[in-house]
Amino acid sequence: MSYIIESATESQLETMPKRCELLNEVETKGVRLTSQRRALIETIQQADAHLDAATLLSRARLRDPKIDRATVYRTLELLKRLGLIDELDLMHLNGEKHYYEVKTQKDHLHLACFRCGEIEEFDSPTFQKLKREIGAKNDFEIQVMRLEVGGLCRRCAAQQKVS
Amino acid sequence: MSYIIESATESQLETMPKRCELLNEVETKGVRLTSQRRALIETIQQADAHLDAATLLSRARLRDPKIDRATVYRTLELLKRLGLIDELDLMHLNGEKHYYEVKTQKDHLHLACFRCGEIEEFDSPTFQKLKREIGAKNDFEIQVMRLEVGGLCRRCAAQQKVS
DNA sequence: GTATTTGCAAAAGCTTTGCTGCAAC
DNA sequence: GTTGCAGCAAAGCTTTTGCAAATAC
Repeated sequence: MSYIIESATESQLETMPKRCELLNEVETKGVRLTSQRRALIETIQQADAHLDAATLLSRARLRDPKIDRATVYRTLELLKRLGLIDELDLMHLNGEKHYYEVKTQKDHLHLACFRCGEIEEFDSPTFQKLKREIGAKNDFEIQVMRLEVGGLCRRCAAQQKVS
Repeated sequence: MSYIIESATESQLETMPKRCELLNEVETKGVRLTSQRRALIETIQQADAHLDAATLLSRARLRDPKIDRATVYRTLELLKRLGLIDELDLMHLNGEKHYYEVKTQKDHLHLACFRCGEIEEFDSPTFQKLKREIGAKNDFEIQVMRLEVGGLCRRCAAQQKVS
């Protein structure tokens, strides 16, 4: 069975830990925890959608007003290195910036609509199978896997045919 | 069965058309064929590996010395729009530039080694199956699909363990 | 002859870096 | 008290754009 991952359901929210999970994970890795990093990590954790660096900066500034752009990029680099976040291109729908999301146990792929810009997430056993296959048959030690699809979402494909 | 696509084998070379295929395709699309476009297209077609814009420019200049950077980007945009080439990120192994390759009938994915930079290509029925699944179950009209994997190739994974 | 494309140069967009002072442990 | 991090400002790299001159058809 395949399914679309929607935003957090009620039951997921209920089981969510009170404290920011990413923050806990970072602490266990022996990383120095500055107020800036705290603000950035909490912002990433609570984001409703995929954040780019500039958006992350402006949101984090609500928590700690004097965070600098450089700190954002350095912190993102750190979290990537620790394997706590994933970096996405989202088919470069809006320029060359990157987007970030908390890494989950379950890999998923992103469907980006060229027309309306909507991003859908998708996962299926076939995707997981493909991942195992790559590791096994090609003898490749996978660290990151990024599958992005560009095209038209259901709604936009329908509208395209009308107009 | 899955397999790694190696560089052209002898038999493939024998069946290759004498004239640049891309060029033929472009002509059938009713596109104005300038000397610059000709040089760029021939360079892309004959490339042994994935080219970024700067490399493409310098190689194309061997054929037509006064091609400009802007023309390279505009031509790449054109070929992308016509569906004749694919744009890759190759996990941003070397900065944010893009890489280009002639689009083939068969989709394939790219395995990028973070250590040695080698790019392997890979295709399997599972990948094709996943593509069909995305279209069907998610009702998404796929235009481009980009699957990139970062990690360690066989050789580098082995060396990593030793050192 | 007309519509498109090119070259040039400048700008734009995103990310990185050097350095000095500040903060976490 | 050390060691590493933040802020600032500047530069870096890739890609895009406006416009006048050149070129394909």
